[in-house]
Amino acid sequence: MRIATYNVNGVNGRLPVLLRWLEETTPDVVCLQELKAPQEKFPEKAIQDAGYHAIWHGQKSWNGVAILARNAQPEEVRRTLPGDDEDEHSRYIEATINGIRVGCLYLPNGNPAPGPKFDYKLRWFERLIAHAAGLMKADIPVVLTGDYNVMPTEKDVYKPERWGDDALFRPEVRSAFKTLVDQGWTDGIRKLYPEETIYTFWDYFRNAYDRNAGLRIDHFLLSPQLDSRLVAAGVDRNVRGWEKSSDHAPVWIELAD
DNA sequence: ATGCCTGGTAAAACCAGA
Repeated sequence: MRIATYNVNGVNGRLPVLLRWLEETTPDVVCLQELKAPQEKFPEKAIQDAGYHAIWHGQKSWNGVAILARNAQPEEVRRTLPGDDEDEHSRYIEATINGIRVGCLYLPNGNPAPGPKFDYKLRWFERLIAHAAGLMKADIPVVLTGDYNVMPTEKDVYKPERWGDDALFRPEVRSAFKTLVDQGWTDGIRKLYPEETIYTFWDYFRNAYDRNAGLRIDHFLLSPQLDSRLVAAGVDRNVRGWEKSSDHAPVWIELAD
């Protein structure tokens, strides 16, 4: 079972790229972030024609998350992150597919930091940590994946000395990520590739992709039940080089049946 | 320190992204 995450940066603007990638790689489950489309503008027909059933939580202009499953119907568990009824952002959706609980998340960017946006990011992170603790306690196979907007270590940044004050790399945010992982989650990519330089995002600015000036901010966290089932992982980094591509590349893991 | 680029929305001296 191959599970992928992809911040598409506009599901309609990137539809040709998304469909080409689905056709070429046929992941079993896909978590999408940054749909940038209201609920009624999700390209359900095109996704269905590609062989996928989908649930999604849209929002006008920004955010928006979806879970796709090939030849299967994702059973929705929730479409908000608990802990703040006032939060209007569409940043979380969770479903069960083939007995695996899949949480698809789009953690706030948080820049500029410090400031209200950074405060919102830290609050959202606390809510995620609380929700993840419940999932861990439930003792079920869980994958928490998506755009975390955090580089966990200096290895995950092309030039760490320049990112120290950024909302994606500040100590508070790295510390929150560590608190989350320390509940017992496994960083799927790092488990299989502990030393490699691996990026999942390259800025549109300054030819970042050609210079490989990237960041690793899209992650897979696996509950202990899935540790022994993790057999492969990777980044489809070539997709970032396609015409009209997102600034993120798809990331995936493979679980043994 | 800022803009560099890009999409969405609306018509901008726009916003947000990371």
